[in-house]
Amino acid sequence: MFKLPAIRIYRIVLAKLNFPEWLLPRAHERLWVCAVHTRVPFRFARWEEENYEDGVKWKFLEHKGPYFAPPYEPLPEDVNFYYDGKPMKLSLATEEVATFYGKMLDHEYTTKKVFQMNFFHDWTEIMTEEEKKVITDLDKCDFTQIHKYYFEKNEARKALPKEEKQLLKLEADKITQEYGYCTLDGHREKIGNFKTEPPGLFRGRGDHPKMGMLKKRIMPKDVIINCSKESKIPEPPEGHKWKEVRCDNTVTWLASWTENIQGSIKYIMLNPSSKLKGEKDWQKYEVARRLKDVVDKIRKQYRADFKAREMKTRQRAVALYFIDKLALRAGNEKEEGETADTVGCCSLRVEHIKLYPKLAGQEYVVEFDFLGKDSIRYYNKVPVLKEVFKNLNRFLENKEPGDDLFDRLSTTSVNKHLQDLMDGLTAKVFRTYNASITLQEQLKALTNEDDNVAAKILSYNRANRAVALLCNHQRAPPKTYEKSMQTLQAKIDAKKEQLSEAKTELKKAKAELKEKDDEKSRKEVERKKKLRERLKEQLMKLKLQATDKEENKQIALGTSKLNYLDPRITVAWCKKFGVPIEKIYNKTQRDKFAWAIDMTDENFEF
DNA sequence: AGAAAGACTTAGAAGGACGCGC
DNA sequence: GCGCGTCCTTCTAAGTCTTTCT
Repeated sequence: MFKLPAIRIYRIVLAKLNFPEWLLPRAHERLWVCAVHTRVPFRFARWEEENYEDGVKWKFLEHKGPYFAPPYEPLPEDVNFYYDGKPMKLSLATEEVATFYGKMLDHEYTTKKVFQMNFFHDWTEIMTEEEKKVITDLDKCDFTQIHKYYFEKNEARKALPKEEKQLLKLEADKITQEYGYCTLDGHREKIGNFKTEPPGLFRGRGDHPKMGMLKKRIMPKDVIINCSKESKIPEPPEGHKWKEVRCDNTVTWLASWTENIQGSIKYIMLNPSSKLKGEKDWQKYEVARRLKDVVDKIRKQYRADFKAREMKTRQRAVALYFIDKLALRAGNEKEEGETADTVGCCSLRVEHIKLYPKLAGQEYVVEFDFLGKDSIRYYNKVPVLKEVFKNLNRFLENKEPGDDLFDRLSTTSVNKHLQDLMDGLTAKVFRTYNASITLQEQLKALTNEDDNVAAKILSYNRANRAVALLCNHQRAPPKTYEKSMQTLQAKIDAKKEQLSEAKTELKKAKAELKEKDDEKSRKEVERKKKLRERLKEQLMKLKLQATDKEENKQIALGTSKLNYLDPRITVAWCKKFGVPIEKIYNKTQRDKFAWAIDMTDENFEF
């Protein structure tokens, strides 16, 4: 009697509170018991702690373990490695590592000294004593036959008839069905990366000191399995054993192994479409929205701190100013020589900034030039507040170019401070917050209700682009850019031609109608009018395309869309302006943002 | 308290799938 | 139906932040 209405009420209330659909009570769950006693159903009572008490991420987890990279297939007899001009038969292990290099021969990596040195060093370690004695100089190694062999193999695979390709796909699908899913708390969930990483040569980004090192093959004995005690424990491949099977439900990974280049741990985890990940994502945006409520206060605070007595406080204030205004990353310390030399806010060095009291009509300009994450260059000239400028000048006093700009600062201390200002606040929340709020503001400013869908999408992309610019999300300009732009321009010109032709014909038709005034010429005028309209529309579309393309040349929109922009802003915008969500989010993105698509109405405000 | 390990998010490149215009 | 460009998916490196160890 009481059951259904209670559920209905909770569904409505919780929906208003922006709970995603899959968190809402379902009729069969008999939530009325909890509802009566706790006001909020138990499974949502502590949703901020992932639904379960104290760090527990799941109650039941079952999976098949990772899918291992296929074993090495030796080269055919007639494919040779040459040393010093003579064919040389290699031992199996040595040959395998040689193929890693051979496959990459047309890649820029293999021209780099560091890559070559690291490769040769690690390769030597694999060689037999005899091989070691012979192969002493990489320059005398000839991998071209190996390269050719794999290149042709690849071409042959591409040229396979449709049916055979389909067959291969079917086999791959079967593997995905078997290994690509797990059962988590009664739901079948997709796994993100269910395959172990195959062996090969390490490809670091930027100027990486370890590029070319041998990435070893992952074996079952390297792998830790994580699952429920009462689940069907995955079987290791025949004749092998897992490193360990553990049942830790305070973590979300299904399997892990330690990688040999940096000694860090790699994990097999769920796909972003999963409930577990979706919930976490949603939580992230809720934290950013809480920042929205206190950001004014925090800004006031760090501005006041520009004049603080303690230098550490001043440094923290300036760092926060950068993190907030420029969306810089926190900038953890990195071990020297282990990775490429990149920095974030706290790890900025003197050499990364230049100060200009006046520059091109602006006052107090700071020029930033440094390599950030993935060795992407951050270059920006920004006018800053006078106090910031004066502080920076002081921080630079008596320092060498290689010294830390913020010598009294660490990400830990910045984050500790932020935590005191708001529960759950860390440096990266500013990136999320500023990205999302920018999207919302830009959409408001740029969207024109009377525009057609194509123009609205352009507005969306522009708003998205503003965010990508803020976050410095870059991409290499597509190699085909110039050419495809020319093609597009040619199309536009042709369309213009067509349009003017159509206009002339319409005029003619009109003249004829005036003259004859019969049904046939009336119809002709109508037809020509329609043609003109169609061409106009097409021309406009092409022009939009060109603008979009040009503005997008070096900017990557995907990263912000996927990681920084609260999807509810997008969903609400789509609903408000009648843009189908499929025009903005592809299938993967819709899966990832299912929670947002489900629960957001057009009035959502970030 | 500081360092190291662990867990999880964010990132661009590469390669494959797919769709569009001829 | 074919070739070409674009979009999407996959891959895994490289960050951030938390937890554990010393």
